[in-house]
Amino acid sequence: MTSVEEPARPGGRTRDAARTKAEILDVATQEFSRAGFAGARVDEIAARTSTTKRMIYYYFGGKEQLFTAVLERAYSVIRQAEQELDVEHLDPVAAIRRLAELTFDHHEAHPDFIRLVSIENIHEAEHIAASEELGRIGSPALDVIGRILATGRKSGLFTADVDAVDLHAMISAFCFFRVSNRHTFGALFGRDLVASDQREHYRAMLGDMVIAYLTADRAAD
Amino acid sequence: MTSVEEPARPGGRTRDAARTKAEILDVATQEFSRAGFAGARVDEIAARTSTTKRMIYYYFGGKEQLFTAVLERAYSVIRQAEQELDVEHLDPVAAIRRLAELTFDHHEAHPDFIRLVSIENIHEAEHIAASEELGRIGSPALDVIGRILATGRKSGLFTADVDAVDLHAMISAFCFFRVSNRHTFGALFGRDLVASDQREHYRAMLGDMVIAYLTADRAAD
DNA sequence: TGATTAATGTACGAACTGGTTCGTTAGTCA
DNA sequence: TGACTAACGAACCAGTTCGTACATTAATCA
Repeated sequence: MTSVEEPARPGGRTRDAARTKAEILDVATQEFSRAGFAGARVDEIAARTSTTKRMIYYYFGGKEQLFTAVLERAYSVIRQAEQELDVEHLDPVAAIRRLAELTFDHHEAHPDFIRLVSIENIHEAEHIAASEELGRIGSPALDVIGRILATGRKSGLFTADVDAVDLHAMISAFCFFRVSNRHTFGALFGRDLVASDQREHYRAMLGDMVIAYLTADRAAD
Repeated sequence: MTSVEEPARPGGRTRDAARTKAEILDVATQEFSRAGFAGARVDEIAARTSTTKRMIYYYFGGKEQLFTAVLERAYSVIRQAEQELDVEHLDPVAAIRRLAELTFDHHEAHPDFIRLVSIENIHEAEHIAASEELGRIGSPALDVIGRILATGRKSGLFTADVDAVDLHAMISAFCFFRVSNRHTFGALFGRDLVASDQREHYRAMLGDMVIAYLTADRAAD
């Protein structure tokens, strides 16, 4: 994840603000996600960086703002993935399934992100509230979901009365829980939800669940 | 939540080990769930108790063991609720829905429990692993789910190929996420998943989702 | 090329925090 | 009723942790 190259200059590193900031963010992401906000150690972050603690305060101001910056970058990654999604040429059922799988894949590939979000929820999202950037950008996925939903409903395929936000919550819940609660669930019920040989099983389960919900015959209700 | 009465004796409280322990657990539950494990302050717990920090170490040994005791008690509450569940006289569809609603109601009513479990996952379930008690007791809900599932499948009502653990995961994911991610979800998407006027909406959505999944026509797959 | 400033490193300290030491007292039971 | 012990309280301590004051050097540009 170290996103920078060092030209190995004799007599020490060259000065590069962007590189230093990125390196601090990389290490801070690991440390915060490892130990939570209060459990994370600023000294530990500095030690695992090729720079010093002084730079953390120079660039970010403090532990709190550093955590906010870490969150901002983590969210930008998934927003990016959502933006690159191209499913609106598919039929509604395939499109929703594909979109759900994107969330599934992203959450599985980024357990650090999941942990950061869990931590942020313990702190009642106070850093998100304090972040201009995170308040501004919405979720590209929501727009996509909204359009697919409209198409599916118009054709009579989708019967469920949900909006994009609720459907996004349903998909996220499944994908998030699988990663976030992996450890307690495993310890209590003896099943590893993130075991690689079960990956396709749960990925299919998610799609089946969402599609079944959207297309269910509600005549009997 | 303070589960004890004080007889208001002149000249100070009477001695009562059970009451003191329970009071410490009550306050510790709040403090841990408020701030996480590392963020929780032993001094703060002691201060909000009618006893002293000395007693925490006297009865529990340390911060780590105190957290384990808090977790044990929190889990015992939901296990109790599951044990009292009586749904096997219902038809499979109604039984599953009722069981899902039990989880829904419990999680909503116990946000502290949700936070504790989130915290425990940050710490990779190390306290559960260290707890004899939590390892021993399974989940009464799993047995119930297993029997309902068998009945439903035999009658041809349920078509989905899931076992009790996976279905439990699906239900838990929805109920847990709604409470655990309430703050980030609200901050980012502007919707309060735990708003009281939306309660019935999400409660129905959960049941619809699970039943649709279990009874979906899979001929087209 | 000399001045200016962004970027960086070292050392330190004040406040906090988990845990302990030492001493006291209420209840109990022979 | 007197000895014994479980229950309790106050003060303290050693290690830690966030943050900063002070000093320095590499890049830039007039």
